[in-house]
Amino acid sequence: MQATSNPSDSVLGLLKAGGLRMTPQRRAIVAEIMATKGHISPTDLARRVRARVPGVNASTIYRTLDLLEEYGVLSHAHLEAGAEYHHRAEGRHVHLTCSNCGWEDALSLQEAGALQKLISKHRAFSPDLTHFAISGLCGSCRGPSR
Amino acid sequence: MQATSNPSDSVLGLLKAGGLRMTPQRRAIVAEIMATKGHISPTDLARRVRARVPGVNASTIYRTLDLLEEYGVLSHAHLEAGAEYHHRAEGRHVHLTCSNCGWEDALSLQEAGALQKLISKHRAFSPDLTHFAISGLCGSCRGPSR
DNA sequence: GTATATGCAAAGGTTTTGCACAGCC
DNA sequence: GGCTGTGCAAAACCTTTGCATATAC
Repeated sequence: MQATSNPSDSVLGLLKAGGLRMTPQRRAIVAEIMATKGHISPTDLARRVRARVPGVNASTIYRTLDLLEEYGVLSHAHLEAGAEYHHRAEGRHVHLTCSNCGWEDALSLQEAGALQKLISKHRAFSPDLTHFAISGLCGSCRGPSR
Repeated sequence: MQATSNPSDSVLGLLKAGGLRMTPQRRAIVAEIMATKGHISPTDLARRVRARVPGVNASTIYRTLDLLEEYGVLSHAHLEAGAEYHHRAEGRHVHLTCSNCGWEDALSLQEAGALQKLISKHRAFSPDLTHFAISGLCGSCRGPSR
């Protein structure tokens, strides 16, 4: 019944290999992050981590998020509501967000490939379309006539 | 020597036509905005307006920015540093920003046309590429080898 | 005179920082 | 035992809001 390898282990190992220490807070934060799919807002994360380990301070959350970004586990992106973190592996997609109703969707990087090519063709610039969302109007908000 | 028509006039006229009142603060804010090209951050704007009319409160700045956005004079976009306003007419471009060195450039909407088409073809979604910047690596930061 | 705009002060929210102590290794 | 990580408290920002007063019309 023992979990021989849960999703947190590889990340914890990575941190350990970097000479970092394993504290209960860090374990709890990593565990909560690994259990989360999609967007991770620092505030929400803090709330959920405290459900596991009461008393974890917000500054610890922020410091750990920075750390995990340095170690390549997380990335952050900018959405209408502000900054948001996501698993680097999972986050390889382009956020689409409707400015009218808040509807959200995503393009896979594969789907976005043509976009990237178009931009890099135009300028000496390699776009990372995952970093900022793309705002716009979704099908419903654009109007039923079309 | 009298300015028969300075750039502020049309905007002030627009506000007046909307039944709004012309206060010295509003004049100063509009004048400063019309004299600004490119990005307008609320904080910077406040500083510059106070140089013209001392004592203008930050809340007045924010209220006026909202107003000008409602009237279609300004739009806001999201860059790495946070929210930023720009002239709606002038701002019809896609911000490119280098995540490494901060270099900034822009694509005209004409140049971005193909991007928009590509996205709307993929989904029932009309993108507004001006609203969020596009992050990436500029030519220099991408490496001299290519 | 009246409705609107402003200033002021406070609050709200997120994120950062300095410092002393706790605790991992 | 030494150094790192955490909590705490405070501060730094940015932005919003309620209310009384000032003022444009």
